[in-house]
Amino acid sequence: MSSRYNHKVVEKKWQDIWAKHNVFKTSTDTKKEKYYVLEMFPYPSGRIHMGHVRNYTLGDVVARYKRMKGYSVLHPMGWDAFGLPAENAAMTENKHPEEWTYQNIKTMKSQLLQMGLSLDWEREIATCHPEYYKHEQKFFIDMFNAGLAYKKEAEVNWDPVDKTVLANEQVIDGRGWRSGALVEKKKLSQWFLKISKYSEELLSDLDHLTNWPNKVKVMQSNWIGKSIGAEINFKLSNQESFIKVFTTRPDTIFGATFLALSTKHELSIDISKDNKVLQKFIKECESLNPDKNKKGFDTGLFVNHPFIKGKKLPVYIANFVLKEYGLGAIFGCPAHDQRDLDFANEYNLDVIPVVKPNNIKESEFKIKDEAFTEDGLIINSDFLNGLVVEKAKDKIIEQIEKLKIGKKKINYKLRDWGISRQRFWGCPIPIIYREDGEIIAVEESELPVKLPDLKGFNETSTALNNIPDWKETVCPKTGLKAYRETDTFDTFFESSWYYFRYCNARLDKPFDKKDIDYWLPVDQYIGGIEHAILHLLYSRFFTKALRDLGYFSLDEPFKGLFTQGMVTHKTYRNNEGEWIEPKDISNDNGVLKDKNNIKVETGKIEKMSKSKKNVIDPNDIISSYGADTARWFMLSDSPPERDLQWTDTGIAASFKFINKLFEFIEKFKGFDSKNINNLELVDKQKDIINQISENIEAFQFNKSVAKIYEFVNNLNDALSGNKLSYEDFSWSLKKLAIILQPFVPHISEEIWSNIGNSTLCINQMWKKEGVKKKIKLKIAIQINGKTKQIIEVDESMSKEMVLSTVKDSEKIKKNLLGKNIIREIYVPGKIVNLVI
RNA sequence: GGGAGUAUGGCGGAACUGGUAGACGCGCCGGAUUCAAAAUCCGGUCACUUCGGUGGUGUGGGUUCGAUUCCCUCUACUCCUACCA
Repeated sequence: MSSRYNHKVVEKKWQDIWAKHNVFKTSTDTKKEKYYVLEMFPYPSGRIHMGHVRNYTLGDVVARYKRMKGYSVLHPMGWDAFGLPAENAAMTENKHPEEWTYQNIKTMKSQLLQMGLSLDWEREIATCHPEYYKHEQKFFIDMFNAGLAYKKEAEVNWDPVDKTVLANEQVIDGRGWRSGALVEKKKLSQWFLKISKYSEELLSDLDHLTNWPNKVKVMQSNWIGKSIGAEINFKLSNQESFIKVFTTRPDTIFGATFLALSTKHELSIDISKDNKVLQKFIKECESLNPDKNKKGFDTGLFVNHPFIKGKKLPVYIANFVLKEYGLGAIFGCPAHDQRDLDFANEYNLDVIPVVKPNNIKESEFKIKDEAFTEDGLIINSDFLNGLVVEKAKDKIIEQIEKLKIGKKKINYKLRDWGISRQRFWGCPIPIIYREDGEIIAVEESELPVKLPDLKGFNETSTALNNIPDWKETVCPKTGLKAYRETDTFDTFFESSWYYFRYCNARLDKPFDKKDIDYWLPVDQYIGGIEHAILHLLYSRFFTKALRDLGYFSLDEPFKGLFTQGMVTHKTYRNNEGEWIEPKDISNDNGVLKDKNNIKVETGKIEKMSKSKKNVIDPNDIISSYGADTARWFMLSDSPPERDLQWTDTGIAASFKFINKLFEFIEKFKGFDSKNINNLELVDKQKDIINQISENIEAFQFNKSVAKIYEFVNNLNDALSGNKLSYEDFSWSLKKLAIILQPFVPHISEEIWSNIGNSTLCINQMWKKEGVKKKIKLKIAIQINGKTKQIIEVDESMSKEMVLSTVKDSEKIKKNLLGKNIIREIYVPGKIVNLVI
């Protein structure tokens, strides 16, 4: 495509000018109201992708707009720089992960610079830098001393391909989230953070996050998984010991017909020690899907029913009971729990209904294959009979507590955060193990515990445990031999506090409380929905933990959250089932073919991914069309929260628009007119400007884009219709430059300077336009709710005058011929509805 | 199984607290320009129509003077989660 507008020259020119004048350096004027815009920082994988372009464009619109609205804006950028890919690359490229990482940062930074983002690069951080991670080592020590970080033997998810421990959340359908390998179970001593201590606060504070998408709050709430129930002790018959169970349905206790333990329950393990059959059963359970087959092992033990004298319940070990939830033991009430019912039917256990639906007689109520889990009235339950479920719960818990056989209990699914990773390229955990067995934190003065400087990098380098020189040390206090903790932090550790560091990124402390008080919380955080649970929950926890450690008094880090949609693209597959890149496809008389002339079918529209070969490289787009075109396309059409479909025609349209904007500059040069000012146009344009403002504040950038098109179309119409004075044209271009600035900043500056300004457009104020009240109102005339005609009336006209005008209309007269008007409705400025 | 959400032209999507459905962009059709094409510009573009109108926002119903918008039913799709007792 050819054009006189040279985006390469123009965009570079403005980027240089912004840089030269330090335009995006964060204002330190604390008298101004602050606004903190943050996009989720990228992992330096090598090159930016379209997801980044979308994310950072959205953030940049907000940052530039708020700045023009007079806020002092913090808009920083950095790098989530630790992680596994660096190790993998280091092995194949025989480089140190550090070298690979910094090289990628350099490349990606230059790409971000080309996008013309209003970022304060003086606050750039990389989490792999010792000056960054030394602070989080200190946090960890504080947490360790406060009992928030602890070590425990835990069964972990072992990824045999990546040779690392994975968090529960990193296992998807039993496979590693990166490698896709089947995950094995392995026991290791691990570091944990006590996030569970904050379960209740993390849950209840969600209510205060009014600027978060409801979807995310629901996901976090489900993840925390609060449930209210009871702990009940069942005494083993003929023994003094008890089995403790957790239940959310204590009201169904009279319907209990068995107890079931997890295969990993202490008692199960105890019994299995000298029981070969049970050992075999437990082994079998590992490969049995409890969803399809509910299997149990009869222990031969019985417990006494706590409320029915003489009644004994058999104790089973069952494959469907989880060790990790509650107490790893349940009582089975088959009539009111589908899983229990399936199990009871398999082993011919009693089914005793204790809740009946309101509308069915007790004598007619039967349970067959379907458990009754809804509310109803309690039956067959002694002192609970006749109560509704909720009331019965309260009463039975009261009794349980009175008899001292249990208590009310609130249970959470949320488990402590395992932060140990057996990797090299991560932040070392600052702990030493002394030869006398003591586990002690590294002295603060010894921080940071830096990663070893390796010459080469190979298979054995992938864990610090394999580097004896680094591992062996001495205790500085006692001189005793010691060895270092060789685990590194989960990389979510770094991303849990980076938004604090931006407040003063070169400070010797992690941050200054004064700065946190001013800048935090983040006003607008923008990123992908994939971080809905982990990153956002960990960050919320970290904030609360640091607060309790005395660092500041902040409760929540992110006031506003926006989750953007994915960037998608059509996929193509040839007849041999191979994915084909769009650029390798040719159109042969309507038949799509690949490079080897094999027929290609169009597939589904999917998220851009290397494996589906439907990726468009932002670099190519920016170099052939420019950053403004790319940004404009990202903002057009699709609402930001929805998926954005990449199309060639879409990017071409954006390019066309940017060129059209440039045409205005050309037309303005030497523009001569004797026209009087076009007040109607100016009023219309002012109205549009205010609407654009509203749309930006509501995060509806696609609507802003549509309004800008209208502004431009109005201007164009007036221009070609010769209805524009010099003053109008100059005013319009000035306003145009301002409204374009957040979206397409380069062409905006170009327009701004070409109409004779020596200032920068980014430094202008975005003012609210005073719009004159319209005197003429357009009113739709309806008959029985169907619009028949649109008329203009004077605003000052009374209802009676409007109605008589309406009835004078020839068209309406015709419609009313021979009919009686039953009712007349007038909504000022909107409609007249005549009911006949 | 549980939870959340979506459904409007050929396509992406507009329509403020119920009040002119289809803004804006793409595509398509016609025209101008051109030796021709691309690019550009102008006009048209929900469907049916006897050109008076009539129908139309996934389905069926309801509330209302009036429903894309509120309520109920069903259907389809998307996402999250999953034996959580």
